[in-house]
Amino acid sequence: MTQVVGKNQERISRRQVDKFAERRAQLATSALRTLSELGYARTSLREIAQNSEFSHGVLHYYFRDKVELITYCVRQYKAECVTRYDRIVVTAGSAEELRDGFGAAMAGTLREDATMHRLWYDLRNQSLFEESFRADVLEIDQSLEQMIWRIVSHHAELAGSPVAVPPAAAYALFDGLFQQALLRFLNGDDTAPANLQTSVKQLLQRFLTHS
Amino acid sequence: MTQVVGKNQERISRRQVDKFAERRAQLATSALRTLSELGYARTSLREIAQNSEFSHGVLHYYFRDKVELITYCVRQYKAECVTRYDRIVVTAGSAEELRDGFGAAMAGTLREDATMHRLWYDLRNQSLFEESFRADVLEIDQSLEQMIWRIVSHHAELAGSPVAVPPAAAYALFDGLFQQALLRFLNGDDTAPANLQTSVKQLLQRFLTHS
DNA sequence: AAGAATTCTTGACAGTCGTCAAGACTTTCT
DNA sequence: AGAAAGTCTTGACGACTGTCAAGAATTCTT
Repeated sequence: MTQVVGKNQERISRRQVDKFAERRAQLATSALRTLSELGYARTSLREIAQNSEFSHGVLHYYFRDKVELITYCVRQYKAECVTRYDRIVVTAGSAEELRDGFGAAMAGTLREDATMHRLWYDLRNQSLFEESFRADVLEIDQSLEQMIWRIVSHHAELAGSPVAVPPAAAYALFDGLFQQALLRFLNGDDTAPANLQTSVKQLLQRFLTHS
Repeated sequence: MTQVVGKNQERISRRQVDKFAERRAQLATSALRTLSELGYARTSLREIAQNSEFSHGVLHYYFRDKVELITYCVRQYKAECVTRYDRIVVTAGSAEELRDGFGAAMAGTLREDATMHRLWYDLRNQSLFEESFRADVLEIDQSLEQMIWRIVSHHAELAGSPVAVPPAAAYALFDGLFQQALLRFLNGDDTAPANLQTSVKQLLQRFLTHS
């Protein structure tokens, strides 16, 4: 990519950059699909390429490293995450409505995106062993905590009652419920989403300070 | 190992079996140490052997597979687990005493056994991708749930109040708190154990039905 | 102390991994 | 159309993996 100056060159270069970014995103999507099926430990670059429409060499044209590829994947996953949970922050008129909406959304994403969620937990755990993804993982974790907190505090507002739990604990508790439900669901327990739904609603209610 | 019958032979054979089992346990301990430092994805048999006082070939003398080795490790880890949490079920005279003891024990094992805990979460996640360890992992998970439930119900008994949460949810919630604290602790947050301690105490108290 | 059984080491094997370079193919520009 | 830049494929490399077999070293038995 020559960096010659000039109006035409710039327009062209930008278009090429867009194409470049598009292909990166496309390859990352293939990589995420592979990772979510095999897990981090058993995913190789050749396998990723085979799950795409390209050969294995192209990965090193668009990504310097395996680390850079997976880091890019993690960041792309985060974008998905945010949209998913922003979909959850429904426009709820009452506290009960919000509880229902949130519980249903949790159960829904458990059912539909189970393999992606197990990948998220896999990568989060990898970050405990290797430095590489740690920063990005922590960033995602914090944004998840914030999304949970938005729901919890909004719920308390609707209920006209202060929250009795700090943001970090609230996130940890919901995450615990979700992770256990995921474990059960991926083990063939089809009642897991429904159970999660009721657990989530109860927990949300319990976060309110009882007068 | 010849299986000749006779009193002497039997005594000898048993002794040999014991030695065999002892060495298996010894190798599994080395393996667990390596796994807890590198994680499942980056642990090789040669690395395990190098962290022991034997050469890499010996692993196939005592274990058929890599899978059999790691399965054995998981089971040995479970034994450690049980003793650890049984140590936690302190003889507490009051509900408050139990809360303090449990909170301190959680904070303590977070500080001391952090790498082992991250290994546990790693292996539990692996079981979501490959069938091999799934049965053993689920067994451990259930026994952890039971240990948590023993504490929760004992605490309610001491407080003279029924429990407001089913066993599975209680375990999931404590596990969520612990996992987040582990994440923070391994990222250098030295306040994580203390924070976990107070969170745990508050959660335990909140499990009681408010009259 | 000699022979047998067990235990451990060494070296090799087939396969896979991440990485890279040479070149073919495609698109774009002048 | 010809040149240039960009894109992709192919094949190779060294390193590493799990596994295994042959034999040395050790321990045990008689």
